[in-house]
Order: sequence, then C-alpha cells, then structure tokens
Amino acid sequence: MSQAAPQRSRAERTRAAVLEAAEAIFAEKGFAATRLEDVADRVGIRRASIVYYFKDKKELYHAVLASVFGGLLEKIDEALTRPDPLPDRIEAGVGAWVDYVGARPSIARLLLREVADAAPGHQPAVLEHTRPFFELVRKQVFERDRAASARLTPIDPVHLASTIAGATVFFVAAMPALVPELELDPVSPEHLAAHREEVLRIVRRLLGTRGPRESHPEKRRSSGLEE
Amino acid sequence: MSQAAPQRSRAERTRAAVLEAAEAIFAEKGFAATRLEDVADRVGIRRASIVYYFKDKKELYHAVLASVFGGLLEKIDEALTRPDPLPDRIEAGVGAWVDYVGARPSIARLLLREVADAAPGHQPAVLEHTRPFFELVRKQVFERDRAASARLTPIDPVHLASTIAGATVFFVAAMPALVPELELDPVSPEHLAAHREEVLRIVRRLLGTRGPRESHPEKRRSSGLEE
DNA sequence: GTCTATAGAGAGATAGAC
DNA sequence: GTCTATCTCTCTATAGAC
Repeated sequence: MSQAAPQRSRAERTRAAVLEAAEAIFAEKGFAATRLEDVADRVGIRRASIVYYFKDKKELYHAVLASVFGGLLEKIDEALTRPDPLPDRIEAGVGAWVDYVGARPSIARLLLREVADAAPGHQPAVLEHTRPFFELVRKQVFERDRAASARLTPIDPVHLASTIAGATVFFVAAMPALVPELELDPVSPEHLAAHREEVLRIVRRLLGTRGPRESHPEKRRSSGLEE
Repeated sequence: MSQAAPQRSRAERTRAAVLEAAEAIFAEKGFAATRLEDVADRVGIRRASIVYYFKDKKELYHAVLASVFGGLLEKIDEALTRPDPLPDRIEAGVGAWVDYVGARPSIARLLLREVADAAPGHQPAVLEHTRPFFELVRKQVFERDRAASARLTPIDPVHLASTIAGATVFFVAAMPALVPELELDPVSPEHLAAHREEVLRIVRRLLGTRGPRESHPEKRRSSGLEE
C-alpha cells in the first residue's frame, strides 16, 4: 500500500494516509457509497482536512486509481521488458499481475467497479491507465520480437487480458463471498500460487504455447478448495 | 427482459416495466448511484408510484436480482438436467450461461457489482441466488453420475464457476470500454459464439476433457478482434 | 393506481478561526 | 495543516388528494 519513502514531512504522511484509507474504502464500497467522513475517520482527521490535499471527492478517487494502477503498470513493465525470450516474458507479465493483486487486493474490487461502470457514453476512469498498458504490450510483445509473436496463436490482446483479469479478480473478490463457510483467503500464498498456475495454463492454452514442464498433462494439481 | 405473458392487468404491466427499468439502471449505475427518479422517468411515471409496487429501494433491488438470477438458474437447470452424458451436460450448462448473458447483458454488470460489494462482514445479495446454483451442480454433476464426475480433473466447482463467470462478464462489460474505437458489440451473435468457444476450451482444459472435434489443436480460430 | 407536496436525513463543499 | 460551523443540494420516504 505505502510507498517506500522513510523521511517524509507530516503533510506527506497525512496525504499518503488519506490515499491509503480512500483506496480501502473506495474498493470496499464504491465511489458513490463512500463517505468522505469514513475516510477521514480511518485516518483520524476531520472531513474538511481531506480537501486540503484533494480538491474534492472525484480528485481523491482519481488519485487512488493512479496510485493503484500506476503501481501495477510498473510491475508489468518490468516483467515484459526483461531480456528473456518471448513466451517467457508474457508468462512473467501474467505472474506479475497475479502477484500484484495478491499484494494489493483492493485493485480487484476497484477494477470490478470500474468495469461495471463502463457504460456506452461513460468512459470509465481506468481507461486512462489501461491505455499505457496496451501500449506497453504492443511495444514489448508485438514489435520487439515480431518473429516470436507471429508464432503465437493470434488472439486479440484485449481479449486475452480481459479473460485473465476477469478470472483473477473474480477469484480474489468472489470466492470468499461465495463460500463464506470455508474461511478462505484467496490471497494466501498457497491459494495465490495455485491460481497463478491455473491462469498460466489458460494463457498457454490461448496462446498455443507450452509451459516449462508439462509433459504429463494428466497429472494436475488439486485445487485444495473442495473438501 | 420481459416475461412471456400477453394478457396482464395495467398494474402487472407497470410493475414489470418498473422492474425492467430498474434492472437497466441498477446495472448501469449501481445501487447507491441509482436514483428512483431515473427509474420512474424511464417508465414514464412519478417516483412515488414506484413504492406502490416495491416498498423501498432495497426491495426493488432485490426483486431485480431475483428476476435476473432466477432466469439464469432456470436455463442452467434445464441444461444440466438433460438426459445426456456428463461432460456434454457441463458444456451445455456453460453454453447456457454465455447465451443468457448475451440475451440479458445487464446480468454482467449486476454480478460485477455484487462481487465487488462482497466484503468481509457484508454478505452480498447474490449469495441467495448462487446457493441454489451450487446445489444444482452438486446434484446434477457430482451425485447423479459419480463415475463420470470422478473422471474429471478434480477442481472446486466454485473455482471453476468463478473463472468462467469472470471471463464472460469481463468480456461483455469491459471490452467495449477498453477498446472504444472499435465499435465492438460483444453481445453480437458472432462475438458471442467466439466467446462461447473460448470459454468451452478453458473449461475442457480445466476439467481435463476433450471437445467434440479437436483433433487439430493447432488450427485455431482468429478472435476477429484484432485488425 | 398515480399523482403533488413536503418532510427529513445525509453528505459534499466552503468559510474562516486557530 | 487541521479544525468547527454552516450552507446547500440531492434524494428517499411519507402523507394525503384525486
């Protein structure tokens, strides 16, 4: 959640605390249902103080999205920009996505809500952050190694990305709700690792690539979720 | 959207119109951001008249969920209850899901929002409708043909369902938003058929089953979404 | 059944003291 | 920087006429 910056002024710390609290509450309740009062309470300040840092509720919301999706883009950029050959870099990118969601799960609900809000006529706020992402994919996957990318099954990257994103985000947000009796933490290391493998299998399937050691396709993991 | 009932009293018709308008607007804006006034406008009545049919906003919302998810359960029930052998019935169930979303796309956004709202401590309203669904799966998949279900790769049904649901719902709701320049209608017959095939491939992959005629795994469809 | 009118709560934004 | 106080708007819910 918090950036690695040890020496910060009081103002910087308050600002960061507001951002962090807002991230949690916007994710949990959505924009409309979030009260600035709740954010302030969580930080331990009064509502009016928030506007010293963020002009209004909308600006605060956009700052939250920038922080969350900006952080994601960094990680994916790092994975896709490596010197490795192609299918590996894609898998690294997918792994980075799953790990990021695990480390900062509020992105799951925020994305869910943004997608739900995307209506004909209403450009969702995330769009601003998905654009650089697809830009990155174009550059690091399609343009950087045309030969290797031509060997992949042609599938629209947006389509692929939305399948992966949908699966992960539902996994993180929906599972605990759908099966409340198991006190399931999808973000625990084991479940997250299992999910990462599953997503990678789907990706390989859709791209027509093979994973590192999948010579025994019948030997699959148990999900660990059925009793 | 509308049920097949030709002869209805004025009250029944108004009630149905309110429900239908509410479905559209709750899906588009979410519960908190929906104004009863907008629903009334859409129907062509005044806000106060809504409460003649639905006690308050919450009751209206629950009625919408019951209508949408009840309709889905019917279709899936029909598919899973057929006399066919097992892996086929599962595929029929998945196909029914995709088709239902195509015919009634508001379910995509409603589900997205419900999942996003599912917080520790707050049971989402859909839970009431997912329970009978998993009940049905248990009965028609696991208990009805233990031998065949034992041959499937063991995977938790909740996990499988959330992967499928996530992929479809993102496809329908996110694609047009993410790529607004293509005037993409994910619910068009062609795109929907392509998506259904893709989801079926994922399902076969996860269950370890084979589709009807997949003897040439290298010959894959183009998504039709890249230009 | 559907309307008008209004009560009443909630929450964002602003002014200005400290 | 953070607070108190207040203004104002929006929207739900209710009462009661037609």
